Formats: sequence, C-alpha cells, structure tokens
Amino acid sequence: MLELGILGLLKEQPMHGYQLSRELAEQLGGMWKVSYGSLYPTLRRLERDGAVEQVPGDTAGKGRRKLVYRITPEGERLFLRLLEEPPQEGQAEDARFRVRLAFFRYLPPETRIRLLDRRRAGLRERFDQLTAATLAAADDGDEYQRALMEHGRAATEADIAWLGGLIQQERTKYGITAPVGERRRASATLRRKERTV
Amino acid sequence: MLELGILGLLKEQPMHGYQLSRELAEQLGGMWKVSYGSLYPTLRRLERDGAVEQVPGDTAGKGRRKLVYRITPEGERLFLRLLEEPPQEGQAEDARFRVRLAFFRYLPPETRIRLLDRRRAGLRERFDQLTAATLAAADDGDEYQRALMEHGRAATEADIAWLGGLIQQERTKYGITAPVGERRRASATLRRKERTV
DNA sequence: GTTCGTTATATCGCTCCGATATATCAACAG
DNA sequence: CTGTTGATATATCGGAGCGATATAACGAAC
Repeated sequence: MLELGILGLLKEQPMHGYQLSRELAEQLGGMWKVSYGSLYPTLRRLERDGAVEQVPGDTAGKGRRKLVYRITPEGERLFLRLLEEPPQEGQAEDARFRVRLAFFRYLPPETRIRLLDRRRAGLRERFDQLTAATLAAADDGDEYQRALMEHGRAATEADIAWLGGLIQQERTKYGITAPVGERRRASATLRRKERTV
Repeated sequence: MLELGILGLLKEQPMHGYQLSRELAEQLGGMWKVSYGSLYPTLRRLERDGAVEQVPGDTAGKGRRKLVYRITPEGERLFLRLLEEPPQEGQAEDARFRVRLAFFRYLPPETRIRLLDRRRAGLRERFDQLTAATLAAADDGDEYQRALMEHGRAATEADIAWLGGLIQQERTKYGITAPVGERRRASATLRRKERTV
C-alpha cells in the first residue's frame, strides 16, 4: 500500500523521503500519517526492485543531504498493477482503497467503475454479515455490542451509498450505461431486516 | 489490542485458541477476523507474562488436543489497564476503540463516559484536520481527492454524533450532569466552513 | 473406506508502526 | 556572538499483526 502511495507521488515529480511523508499525509487528508519506519525501508525496497532510482542531484557538498528519488518505467508498471490489485478482505482494505482513490485519476473511466463496483460488492458482503450480527446481538449481546453493530452497519451502508454516487457520476460523465443486472440490489438479509425491524 | 480481546473473552470463561478466534470475530460483528499468526503467539506471550494460564484439563490421551486457557488475577489487572489505556493517534485507534466498546460493560459508568469523551475529542481533532484538508483540496485537488476528503469528513462527523448519543444515553441512565464546558462545541474551522460554503 | 469440510495448533516472511538516534540548518533570544 | 529551539532529513530497532501454509485429528457424507 505504501508502495502505491510512493509511486503515485513520484509519478508527478521526483521527491525525497521526508517530502513523501508530508505529501502522503496531505493527499489523504491526514487520515494516514506514514511512519518513517515504513517509509525509508520501502523506498530502499523499491530501489532494489528497480521501481525507483535516485536522482544523481547536485547534493555534492552543498547543504543538508537529501536523497531524491524518481520513478522508473518499471515503477510505472508496478504502480498500475498495484492500483488494480484485487482487494484482500479485512480492515486493511479500507485504508488501501483510500490510497487507491487518491490516485484514481490515472485510471481510465471503465476501470474506475470496475474498481468502485468491486469495492461496493465487498462492502455489501460486510453489510450482510453485520446485519446478521446485529440480529444475533439483539438477543444475547449487551448494550454496547448492539451499538457497535448498528453503528458499523449504518457506516457501511453510508459507504455503499457513497460509492453508488461515485459510480453514477462516472457513468453520466462518460455516458456508460449500467449493466442489466444492476438494478437496486437489496440483499436477502437486508430485506429481512426491513421487514422485521 | 489482541491482548485486550483475548483477556476480555477469557474473563467470561476459559477457552482455547480456535474458540477465541471465532468468538472475537463474532463479538466484533465480523469487523475483525483475527489471524492465527497473531493469536497463538499472543496467547504464548500472555502466558509468559502470567496473564493467562493453561487449564490442566482432561486432555490426557483423549481426543483432539485443545489448549484451554484461563485468565489469572494478573491478567484481570492487565485487562483493565488495557481498557483504559490512552489512545495512540492514527487509524489503528479506530479498531482499538471498537474492541474496547465490546468490553465496555466491565467499566463503571463514569469511566465509560470519560473514554467516550476522550474518543470524541480525538475525532473532533481529526474532523478539523479533514475540514482544513477539504478546503485545501477544493482548490488544487482532483475530483476523487475531493470526494475522499468530504466523505472522510462526513463519516467522522457521523461518528462524533454517534458518540454524543452514547454519552447522552449513559448520562441520563445514571443521572450524571454534563460538565459546564460541555455545550455544543463547534470548531473554528467548522464555523469557517459553514460560513463560506 | 475414502474423501471432504471443520476443528485445532503452529510457524514463516512480510508490512507497518512507534520510538528513538543523529545530524543539519534557520530563526530568534540573551 | 552564542545558545537554544524547532523544522528538516535519514536511519534503525523491536514489536504487532497479517496472510499463507503445514500438520493432524475428527465427523459425516458418499
């Protein structure tokens, strides 16, 4: 994930580590502050793999040493690969998707829609799971467990709706029609919930 | 965090590792699926530190081996310490707080309110930061960066309101009056946002 | 009876974090 | 002029958690 962020920034202009950490925090609205303990080793790794290289810069003798890196053609390929990489279940994916979104401009509209859709499908699964958990906790959970589930459920629902808006916006802008299977999908569990609660 | 979850479950009844992983996923509504690569080493660590111990159980010769653990008095103390531990900035705290909530019933109402309040203060800081980032992105960010900020901002706002509800509920239930400083707090950045947008 | 899914423990390599160390430089105070 | 502070900049350490994988015992289904 950090590789994606670094490459995405270097795609715009060469930078050094410290600058990368600030830019990353800014692009993500402060939702992710990269640790130096991740950043510098990752830069090394990317350099080792030929995805970035140091700019031979004029650092000779001058001021404070700065190791400026730039992306290589190999790095460009890696960047696109990471951007489309299949999601990997779990809460790590939430952060990953945010980083992806920050660099969505580098993808063609069809791919963007595909990724948004894939993400939405994942959230719908989580929503169903949370709905089941909410119903289960209604019986034997305590007050805070119920609050936890219901809040998670509401937040996930909001995320799904948000993605729907982004998809719609993308489609109208590029005149792409929705696939036939795409009508207002309601999960079995959701329907049950709406009926019983 | 995993330590907290394990101890919280063992507080109710002795369990073995596999059972812990299922229970944890269930109590958190599937929002957190514990990896075995974390679980078993953590159990070992807790045992080494004297926070849990194996139940000498009747596993002798019988069926499939199960290593059943129970919490010790030392573990009980650790549990309460972890439950109140100061938050540590960053997205890891989101998950931590969820785990804490799942075991909030073990805390007295005043402490619960204090922790909820502390969490809300942290989210308000993030909200201010996101508001600033939103304004900055309105100028030079692309479409998706703006969407990212605004969504993060909305989600954080919803979380803050949710916490407010929980605090209110706790106060009315136990008849605790709100401190004097506690009126509808609006941050400087929020007020600016409301005026200009 | 064998194959498959679930239960159960364990380990490996990896990513990332938080704390910390160590410099350089600018700005400002005394 | 000197000293201190704060921002810039790179680096490393130990630890937490993950995902994949190995292993094995058991139940049930075929």
